[in-house]
Amino acid sequence: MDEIDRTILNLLRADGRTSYAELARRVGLTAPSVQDRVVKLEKNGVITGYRAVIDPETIGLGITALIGIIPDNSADHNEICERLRAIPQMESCYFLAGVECYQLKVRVPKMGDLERLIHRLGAIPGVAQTRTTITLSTKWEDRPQPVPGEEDPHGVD
Amino acid sequence: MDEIDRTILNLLRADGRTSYAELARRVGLTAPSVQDRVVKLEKNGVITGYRAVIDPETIGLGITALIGIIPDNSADHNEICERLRAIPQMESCYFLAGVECYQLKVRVPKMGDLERLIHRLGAIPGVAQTRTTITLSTKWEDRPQPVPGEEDPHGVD
DNA sequence: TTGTCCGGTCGATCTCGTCCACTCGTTGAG
DNA sequence: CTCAACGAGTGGACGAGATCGACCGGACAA
Repeated sequence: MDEIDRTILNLLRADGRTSYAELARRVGLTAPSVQDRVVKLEKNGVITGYRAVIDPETIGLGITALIGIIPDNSADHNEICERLRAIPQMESCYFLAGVECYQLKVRVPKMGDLERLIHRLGAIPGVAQTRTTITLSTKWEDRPQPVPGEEDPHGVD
Repeated sequence: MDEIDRTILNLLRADGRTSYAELARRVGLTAPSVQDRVVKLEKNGVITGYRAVIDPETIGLGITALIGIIPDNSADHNEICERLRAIPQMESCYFLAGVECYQLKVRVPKMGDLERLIHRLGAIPGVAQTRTTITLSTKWEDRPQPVPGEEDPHGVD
């Protein structure tokens, strides 16, 4: 993981379809070397995939909401987690330090879908309460911040 | 935006580097036709980009936090927004219906960075209060849900 | 019918991806 | 010091993919 790897990562985060040839030109290597580095980054779990980014509104997912889950004492977190995962509208799920021990980001086409979703969440065993906040607008989302360099010279690796 | 377009979108969301030739095989068209459709989807703002997905921990961004912003009465939202956008660690920013009118997702290498970030947020004019929640773990994130079909036959377009 | 548009196919050409053999420094053991 | 082993990069070759222009056929309206 050197400066060249970080440059490659930044380029691929900005445009995931950049060709190896183009990456090679940018970092001053040849295509096979760059491919070699990219394959290693994938094998090492640094790059976990490539995705097309789609504007949710254009595909009919106009409503985004954030939902906090407050568990009760009997909560089995493995089960809650699996039940949440089984709902395709759950785009993100964070386990938090706090009273609301999960936060979910969901997208649905219509308010009715959101209402059904909230009822479904309430029916999960171990879920005491949910708290839903509608997003009025998404200012930005998943903006890739530059890969930080080795700021700690004491051998963090 | 027909069934073929939706299939292409689903394939590109699962793997953003899928070649046109491969997409063509999957949807039963030729590569030029598929390319034509993809270009149109990009032009129409459906596909807004392509990104490599990177495991934040492997690049030294081990700490993820959610921060709510509570504004005061004098808040100039355009300015707040721009000040927030200028901070590279702010990966997402939602404008919410509620007391906390923004929610931010931030990633930093160390707790000290988070502390500095929170102080910096508190110094933004119009920000009355911040509320930070540390994520203990990310169960999943930005999972692409299937592109919904035309479930409403009354002309939603 | 005829012209036109839209979406798709086909074929040619150029670029890209990928494999392999080779080179060049570096490292560590004898 | 010498030499072998190793990792990283280069260059060439070949097959696959991207891309462009020309052509085809169905839908539609005049």
